[in-house]
Amino acid sequence: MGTSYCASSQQPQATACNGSGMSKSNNVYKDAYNRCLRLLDETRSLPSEPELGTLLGVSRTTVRTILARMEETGLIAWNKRAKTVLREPRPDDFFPEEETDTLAEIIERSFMRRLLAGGAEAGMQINELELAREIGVGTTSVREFLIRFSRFGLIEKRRNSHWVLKGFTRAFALELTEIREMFELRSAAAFAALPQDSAVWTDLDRLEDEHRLLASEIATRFNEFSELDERLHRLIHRASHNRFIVDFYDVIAMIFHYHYQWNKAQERERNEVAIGEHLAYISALKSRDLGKVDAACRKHLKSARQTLLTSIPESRPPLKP
Amino acid sequence: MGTSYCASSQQPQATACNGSGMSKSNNVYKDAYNRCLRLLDETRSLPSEPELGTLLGVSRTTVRTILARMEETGLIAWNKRAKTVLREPRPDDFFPEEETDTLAEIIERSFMRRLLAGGAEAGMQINELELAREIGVGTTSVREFLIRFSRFGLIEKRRNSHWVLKGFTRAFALELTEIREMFELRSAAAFAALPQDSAVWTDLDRLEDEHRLLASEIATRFNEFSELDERLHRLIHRASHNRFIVDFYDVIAMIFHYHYQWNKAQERERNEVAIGEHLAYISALKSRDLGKVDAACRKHLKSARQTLLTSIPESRPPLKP
DNA sequence: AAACTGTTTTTTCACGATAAAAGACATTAT
DNA sequence: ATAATGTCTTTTATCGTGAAAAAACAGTTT
Repeated sequence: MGTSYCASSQQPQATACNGSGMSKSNNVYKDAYNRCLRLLDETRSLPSEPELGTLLGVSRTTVRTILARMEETGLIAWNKRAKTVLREPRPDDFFPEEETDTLAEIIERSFMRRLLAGGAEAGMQINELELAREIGVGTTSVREFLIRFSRFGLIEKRRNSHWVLKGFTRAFALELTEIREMFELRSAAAFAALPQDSAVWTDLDRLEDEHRLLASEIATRFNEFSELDERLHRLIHRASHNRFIVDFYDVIAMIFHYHYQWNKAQERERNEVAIGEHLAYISALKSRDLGKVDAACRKHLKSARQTLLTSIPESRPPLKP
Repeated sequence: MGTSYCASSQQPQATACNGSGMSKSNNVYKDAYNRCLRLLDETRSLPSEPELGTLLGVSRTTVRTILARMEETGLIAWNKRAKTVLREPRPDDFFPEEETDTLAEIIERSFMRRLLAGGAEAGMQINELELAREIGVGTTSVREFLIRFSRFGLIEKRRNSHWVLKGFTRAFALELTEIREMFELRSAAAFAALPQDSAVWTDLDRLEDEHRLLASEIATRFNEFSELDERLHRLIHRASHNRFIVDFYDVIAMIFHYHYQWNKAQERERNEVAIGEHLAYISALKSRDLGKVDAACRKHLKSARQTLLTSIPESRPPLKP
């Protein structure tokens, strides 16, 4: 049987949450508070509570907690409707970044770090309890994370027993890209067939501009490409009007996200090439010529697959028991 | 805002688990015990504990619990290695069927019953707490179920808030079948290209025989088709050697499973037609002629889609807030 | 009357605790 | 020496609980 996944853990992992039996972190509040601070720079007085709620994407309850604290720290004067800004926020008004993360994000990062840090052979067991202890969170959160994560195809559950790591292998990358290519070719064709007055064309124009801008400043901003990449591909996938295709992009995005972090070799060159391919792809879409779209899409996908594959070390065969 | 999904619940739902604060049901033991009883008919003495474990798919701990009870009820004499059968199991030796179900199964059934029982409009909210109370289980189990269930594309989560029902609509069926057709055409082509000595060909022969047998007894056994259907399609999908394609069949299987239960109209006729299509599909695969395979596959998938679509009532447009 | 604020109730999220089940270790029988 | 049994430990599955956050309700202000 495979060795345990976490057994060989390095440093005694700083626990993510303060050790004591705390029930739920208030990261929603802290994150919204920080974002609200940035709003303070721009105005002399804040809008109504419901309006702030929609602006920040939180409930009014959280808005009021934010306002209460801002009043306490002398940032604003708050009396019913009047929320007057008293002073500019200072750096130490902000909550530390790491306190604004979701538990799910913390667990995912922790998990992926181990996965990519090597030594994570296919076939290894994943131990919920051990993972939970090492990250410093409850088992329930880890379980829920693993269930959500399982759709990425990297882990698998044994009934009433442990999870098994399937490994970030060459086979995985090939299976992933096979589906990606199937879906994206279809989406791109659907995109090109969209009526001229569809809103996507202006979105595409905007993305094209951003690509050109990035291309011109590639020397300094090359690491901003991955975000642009995701936006373009998501726009195209959405044209399929198929939830399974759209949702599958989550798998791709996740893999590429960590892949970008992992493999920095020739990042600048790779991204430069990809921007060029994107621009060709975009102009093919704008031409609405299905043949051109197909060709440009294929070309880009092929090089994307190549990039992914070269970053995966040739996998050793799984251990025999 | 949509109305709550469970608000309009009918009968005060008999609680699935005994009311009191019990932690975990021993359904694994009960189910394995029942299956072990059936084994008793065939032999005069039981094999070793580890062997029984693999046979029943449970740990030795559970095996020993089973043996202890069998000794207690006078079914066997148990002394170390000697496990002699003393009498045949009687009907009342078995645990009741409903006590052998997984919590996940109980929740899924309960949830799907409501979903299909009508009155479940798209846009409705799903309330974890209410669902948990009505089924008579903890919130954690419901949460985990919903997370797992979300990959079927029928529900969606609002961050830090409720789930939203997307509804079993025509659009859903079309999106599902679009992917299914893409995946199955590809898998079928891969299947036909498999080498002659692959084990799948004997599996296919066996399935063909079972289809013929079922066809000849269709008048009485028509409801056994759905199981055969799933086995054939899963065999074909597996030829893709792509985990995402193989896993996607879970979505299809789930939908068709409940669809079969829901829509009994012309069941016999539908299944008779489908068996015919399957036999044609199988012989096309055996011919290994890609053109024929493609045609037979398309034909069957088209009628499968038709069947699914006709069972879905024309959806009203979602309520505006 | 519409939109806002103040207050109360519900629901979600996350934890620790506990029984069921799995797994590991020690011992004994073939 | 191998493979079983007997015993002990660890892990998983599930619940109840309580704080964070959302949502509902009630009362004000414009």
